[in-house]
Parts: sequence; structure tokens; C-alpha cells
Amino acid sequence: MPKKYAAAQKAAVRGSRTGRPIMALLDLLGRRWTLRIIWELRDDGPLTSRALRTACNDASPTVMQSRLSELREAALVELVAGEGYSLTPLGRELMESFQPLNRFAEQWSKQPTS
Amino acid sequence: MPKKYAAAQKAAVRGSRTGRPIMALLDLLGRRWTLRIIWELRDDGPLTSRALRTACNDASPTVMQSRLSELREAALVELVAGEGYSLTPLGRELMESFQPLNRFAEQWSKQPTS
DNA sequence: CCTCATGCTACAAATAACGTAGCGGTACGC
DNA sequence: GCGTACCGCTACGTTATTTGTAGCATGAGG
Repeated sequence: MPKKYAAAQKAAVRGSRTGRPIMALLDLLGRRWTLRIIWELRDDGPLTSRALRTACNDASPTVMQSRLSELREAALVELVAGEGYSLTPLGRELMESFQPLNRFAEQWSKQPTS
Repeated sequence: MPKKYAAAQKAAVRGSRTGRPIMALLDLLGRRWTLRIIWELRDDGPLTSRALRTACNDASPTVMQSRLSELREAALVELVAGEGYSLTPLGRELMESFQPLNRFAEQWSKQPTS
């Protein structure tokens, strides 16, 4: 049985096997808590891993550490000794890309529910 | 055992229990294949569910249908009879919010791999 | 030494995603 | 009618991921 998912999701996050980096990015960001983590780090300065867990609905430390490792690997998040986790300059640029999302969420929530 | 995750991820996608619609949106978009689906529908006109599955690395029909249902519920995607799935005007606005992401992915992929 | 907080890990149980197969429905050509 | 071939969608058993709880080693400050 081919492990398509495992191969696509676990390996080559940064890889552009398809030649389209956006796929790798979408892959990374599509994992649970990833978007939320980046969002929580948006402007609240460095957060300790535990504070981050609390901010993310008390997500389990297992996934949290997985995501943080992946995000560090991706150079979007860094752990500043004695400070906590924070976005790297690159991660902050990603946040900028998300800026329109907040505005969209507002108008989206006001939409009639189907 | 409290089902924090199930309660947070499954129910109230549109709900603003926290008063922050962005959380509901991040929740929805943080599920597997969701970002990818929206991306694949970006400009390729309507896609049949099977074509969409093919475009998404042959994701299993089970999750695909789940995601499509959620996205339809969220009024981001619609099924046009005889045509296929496509983004709603609202979904297209979301795509616009993602526009900077593509540019970011390009520069991100060129980053030194830690 | 004791307490507290940090980053991080172990492990079993619960949940979600997977792959395969197949359903009912609607066209087609024959 | 009958056979094919699509469509959207579902069942079901297997696999992978997430969850919740507990705990580790380390360091700071009493």
C-alpha cells in the first residue's frame, strides 16, 4: 500500500518536488494548529511553549512540539533563549501575507449561514 | 475525558464563541486539504469532485467529501449542477486574501534550509 | 534541598485520514 | 433495453495523527 500521504505530508515540506513552493507551504500550513500558532505569535511578543499551548485551546504538548519543530525547521518561528517562541523575520512576512485574512474573517462571519 | 478538540474543531466552525471570527476561519482552513482545495479551485474553473481529488494528490474521497461539505457549509465553495465545484464570490475573496501567499512561498523556498 | 517554571518526551486511548470498493443517478452509444 | 462511463457520495476496515495525562532534565530563586 503506497503511503502517498505520509510521503507528501511528512517529507519534503520545503521540497519543491512539484516545482511549486506554494504546495509545500500549503502543506505545512494545512497541519493542525499551524495557522493558529502563527496567528497567536502575531504580535504578542515571545510566548513560552506553555503560554502558547494555553493560547491554543490547551492543545496537547505533543502536537505543539511537533508543529513548533516544523515551524522552526521552516525558519518561520524561532526559540529565543530565556524569552520564548517568536516569529522570525520571515515568519513575520508570512503574517503580513495573512493580514487580509483578518478583514475577510470579519465579513465572512456576518454572512448568512447557507 | 473532555473532548476539547472535537468541540473546537467540529462544532461551531462559523461560530464566534470566542468573539473572534478569525479563530473559526483558522480552524476551518487548518484542516487537511482545505487550503489545497481552495487553491486548486483558484482559477481552473469548475472542477468535478473526481478531478479535484486527482488535483489534490489523489486524496481519499472520504476526506474530500468532508472538506467539500464544510466548505459549502461555510459558503466558500459551491457545487454547480452539471459543472462541478467552484469558489463562491465569497470564496474568491478569500483567494484574494491569499494572493500574497504565492509570492511569499517563492521567496520562502529560496531560504537556506536552517 | 525545595519549589516553581521552562522545553520537551512517553505512552495509551481517541480521532481523523487513508485506500478500496461500491452505491444510486444520469447521461451516452448501440 | 443493455452496456459503459461518468457523476456525487458513502461504507468499512486499516493506518496515521492527535489527544490527554504524566513525567523527564534543566535552571532560577529562595
